[in-house]
Amino acid sequence: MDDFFLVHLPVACSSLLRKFLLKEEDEMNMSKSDFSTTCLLKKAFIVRSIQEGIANGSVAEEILDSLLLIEQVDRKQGLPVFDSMKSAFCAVAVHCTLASLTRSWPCYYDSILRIWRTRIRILEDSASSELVGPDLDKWRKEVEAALWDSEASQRLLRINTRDDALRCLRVFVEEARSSMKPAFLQLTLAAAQAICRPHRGTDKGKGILRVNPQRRCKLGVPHRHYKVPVEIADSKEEQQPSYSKFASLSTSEVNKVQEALKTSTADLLAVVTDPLPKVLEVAEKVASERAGKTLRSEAILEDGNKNKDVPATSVNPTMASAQAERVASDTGGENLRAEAIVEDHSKKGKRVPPPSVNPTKDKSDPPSSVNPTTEPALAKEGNHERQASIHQNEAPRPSLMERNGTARTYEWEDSIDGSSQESSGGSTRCRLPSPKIKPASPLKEYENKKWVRRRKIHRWSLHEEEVLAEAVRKYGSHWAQILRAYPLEFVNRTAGDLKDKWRNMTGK
DNA sequence: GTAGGGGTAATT
DNA sequence: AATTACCCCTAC
Repeated sequence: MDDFFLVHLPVACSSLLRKFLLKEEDEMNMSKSDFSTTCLLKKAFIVRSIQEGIANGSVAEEILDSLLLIEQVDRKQGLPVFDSMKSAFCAVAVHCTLASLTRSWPCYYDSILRIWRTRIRILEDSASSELVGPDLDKWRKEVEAALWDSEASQRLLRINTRDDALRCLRVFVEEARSSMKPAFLQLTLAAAQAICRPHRGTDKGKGILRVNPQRRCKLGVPHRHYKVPVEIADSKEEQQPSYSKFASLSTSEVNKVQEALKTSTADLLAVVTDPLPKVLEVAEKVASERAGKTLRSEAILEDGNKNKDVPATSVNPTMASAQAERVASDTGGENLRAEAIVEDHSKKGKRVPPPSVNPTKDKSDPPSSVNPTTEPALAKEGNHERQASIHQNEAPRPSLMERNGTARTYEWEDSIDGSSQESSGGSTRCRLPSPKIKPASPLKEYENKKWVRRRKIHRWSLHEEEVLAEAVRKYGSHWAQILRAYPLEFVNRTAGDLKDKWRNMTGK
């Protein structure tokens, strides 16, 4: 693919641009998923602009801003700063400064003032950028010296800083594009599928393999790795985007997109290994084992009836498969993890304390193990599950006034990658004919939501405590701000955690 | 968003 | 049993 972004950017943006533009000013409030997509697109735009800018061999000072912007976007997602970006930043700063040296001394002085004594100095003082480092410091001495030392200025003039800058920028652009490529392919694929897929009325996407690159953060699979899980579409989400509006696209447009999609898919397949077959096999095995146990023991069946948070998996291999598929989708190829997760579901089920269910209701309601009613509840709960990724601890409750039964919960594995979490809304993934759907009673829904998962306790390390103390010194008790400033240190911590910890540390 | 009171469960 | 971490809730 000669120009990857040129082909894919418009396609990928078509369904997301509106959201992107609308939420730009409010990105701290947008959902994690929208946020990661927005970041990806922003970065793509900026990288693309740099690429175009240097295409004719010019190195504009604005590139410094572009690089800072990219770093800012990356930082928000906890992504590391590429060395190539640091080199490019330094090279551009040097070139832009020395380019003015050829014009006039005042011009050169002005450049130093503007680039080094203002822009870079602010970055250094605020320690807000990793783009400033020893290299820049070394060059600062050089360019400052050249202000008053003609010999030094002559020496600098002999250096071909333009070529250096262009080379560094090209390396960075290439690296940035490579790092974004997998995620971008997913995004393009999702957008292209949305465009290509005909509107299907009541068939709410069942069985359609859909990619949602916006899930990355929510799932806790760090966006930084750009390993985007393939996700099974759920009916709820399927209702949201009105794909019918694309139905009027002309055949040529559709063909064009399909061509792009074909190429994208080929690239994608080279990057992603489909974990589904393996996981399905494991899920099938687990489900059949459990089904066997269930048939042998009526007591277990009753237990399954009580554990409405873990419905049906004991005797319904279809649902176990569906869950496994969701897990497989979320893990983005980590088969082994997926196996563990499938098994973990059975553990969770056993740990759930039985809710106080009205016995009379038990009689009237079929056992949950065979009652599909509970599955939507599970899906709903899945939507609300606290993800193991950073700052994902807000689970809506039925009422603000209602206390959540936090502690009496079953624990969830909070691996940082969050892959143990089910994706939201996998409820429509059952492939076997679904049993008759019976609407859940409000009472049942209430009970399901009552049991909110609690994160696994993760003890604070000394390093974390030190960083927290330092952060409080620097920012005060602005926990959200601290969290944003130290995304790498406070992995899997919430602002509330920071507050509580600080409260503990200070003995308040 | 934050402070602070307080509850629960896990860990030491 | 004490401590720690997580969580809920309310007020501001």
